[in-house]
Amino acid sequence: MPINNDDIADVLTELADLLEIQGANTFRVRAYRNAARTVSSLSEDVGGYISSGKDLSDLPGIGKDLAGKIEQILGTGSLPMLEDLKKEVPEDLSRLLDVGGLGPKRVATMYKELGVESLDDLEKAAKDGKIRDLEGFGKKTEESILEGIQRVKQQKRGRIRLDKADRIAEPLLEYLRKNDDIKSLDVAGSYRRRKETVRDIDILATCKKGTDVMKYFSDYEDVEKVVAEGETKSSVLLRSGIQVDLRVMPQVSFGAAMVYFTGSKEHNIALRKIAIRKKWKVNEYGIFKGDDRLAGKTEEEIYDRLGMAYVPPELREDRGEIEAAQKDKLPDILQQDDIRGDLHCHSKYTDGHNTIEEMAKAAKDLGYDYMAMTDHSKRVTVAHGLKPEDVERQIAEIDKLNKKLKDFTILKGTEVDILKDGSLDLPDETLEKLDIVVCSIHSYFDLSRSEQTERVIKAMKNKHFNILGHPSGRLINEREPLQLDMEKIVKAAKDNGCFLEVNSHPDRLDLTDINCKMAKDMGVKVVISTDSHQVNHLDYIRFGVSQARRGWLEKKDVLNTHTLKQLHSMLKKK
DNA sequence: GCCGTTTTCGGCCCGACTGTTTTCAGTCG
Repeated sequence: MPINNDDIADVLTELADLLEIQGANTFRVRAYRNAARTVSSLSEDVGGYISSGKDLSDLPGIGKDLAGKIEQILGTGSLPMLEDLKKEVPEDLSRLLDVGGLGPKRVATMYKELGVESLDDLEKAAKDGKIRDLEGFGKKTEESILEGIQRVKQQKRGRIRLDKADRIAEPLLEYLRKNDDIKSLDVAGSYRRRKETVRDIDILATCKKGTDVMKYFSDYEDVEKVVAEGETKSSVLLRSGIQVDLRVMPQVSFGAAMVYFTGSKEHNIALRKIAIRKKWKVNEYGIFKGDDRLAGKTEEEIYDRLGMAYVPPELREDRGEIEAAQKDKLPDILQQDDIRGDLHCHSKYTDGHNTIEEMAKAAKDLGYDYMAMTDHSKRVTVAHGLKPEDVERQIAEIDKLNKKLKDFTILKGTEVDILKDGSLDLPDETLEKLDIVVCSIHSYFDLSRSEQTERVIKAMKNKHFNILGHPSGRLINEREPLQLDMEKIVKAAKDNGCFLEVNSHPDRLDLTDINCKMAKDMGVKVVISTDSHQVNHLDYIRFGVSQARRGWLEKKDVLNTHTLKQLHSMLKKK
């Protein structure tokens, strides 16, 4: 089985977990974690990276030793060092780190003193009252461990999708805004960076002195448990299981705090290293030279003082944005207003909830110039996929509607299935009557990597193939992505004049940010579509846009930022 | 284990909160 970047990152992370429990040097542990991160955010396969003659140790955080280990993992899927480590430290022990409040030191103590090796062992030890007697532990720790175990069992500590986070954050912000003592209020964290999933929600506020904003926060009706409550920082768990942190900062530090709490952690570390070189210090209160505050009030001031351009939140991942900002070469990333139409929509003809006309009017109301009607093909029987004669019927209706609509065009399209053998689910004579052909996989998700990759590449060779719909097929938190060699897919898209979709549905967000960047780097344009099944799904475009922004895409990199005329000529194949 | 405008050793981001202590270690972000 081929080893991909995520597999390598998983092995490195497991090494870091076990080393940490074993009490290894914390910086050594950090080195493994840094390397895992570098590998998983690499926009090409490690295998391809090596075979193209490049040196792994040129990558940040990877030296001679780790480069060697990564090559070993690539060859065998594991590492003798990891196998040896597992003999010394029970593998399951790393799962205990998922329990809130437990870190490597405590896990190691409980293992050594009580022989705790698993969640079940831990629960038993806590229930038997054995943990409270350990040195450095106590009754409260024991109780919080029991609570933490319940949370892990209910899987309440996982990452939640961005749309759900929106639904949680918005009413909470509205509640906080009602408090007159709060002056400024903003959300930071991965939520602000618009990551596809978030673990918690970070809120930042400034307020009048001597007020009890923290108490007001804890009194929010959805709070299940107050995890911590201090003067400047409070954390609560909401009933939905998500944690919300509130930080109260002085106004003069608001910008520094926004940078700090927006993260990412890696981006912050990189900023601090720049400050250290200048003999300054950066923290959430500002940039300091000794006791003098050099900057802090706004984010712009912070970046400016550090000698770089303002970095939009979506780019703050330490994936090259720091260097680009220092050279003033950041991409001018896409804005939602740049989108001129939606190129993947369904109607009542298949599994949509609205008529073509209703969808078109809703799209026009958003200010769009065009929309493509792309209902399913016959293979998708559960969605009442269209046969060639149904497509003809739909074409006739669209022709009629287009005569009626002013300053708006409905493009005739399909979301045709890519069958197991790489052929398309509608005949060429039907496809050639359409303006746009989106091709997607809805079956045989478990083919091997080479078979799946070949299947897609064969489909792309069909001259009617325009766009690969939801390329990886993943459903966030529900279904793993298809085994695909994305580098080969992107290359095939380039060779065959195809485009790749960023499906904006918040349970897909597919392409990923990293693959968006890969497509851009390899010169393939993407399409940002919603896959709307009803009019109010059209609004999902904002999730796709932020995904594309995270992938460094500019207006010119996106097909549906172009005018209808340009679009037609870009879709046409020789 | 990595890294170098303090460059092959000696650092490695920084601060808040909790629980267990009586000055601080551990965890978290």
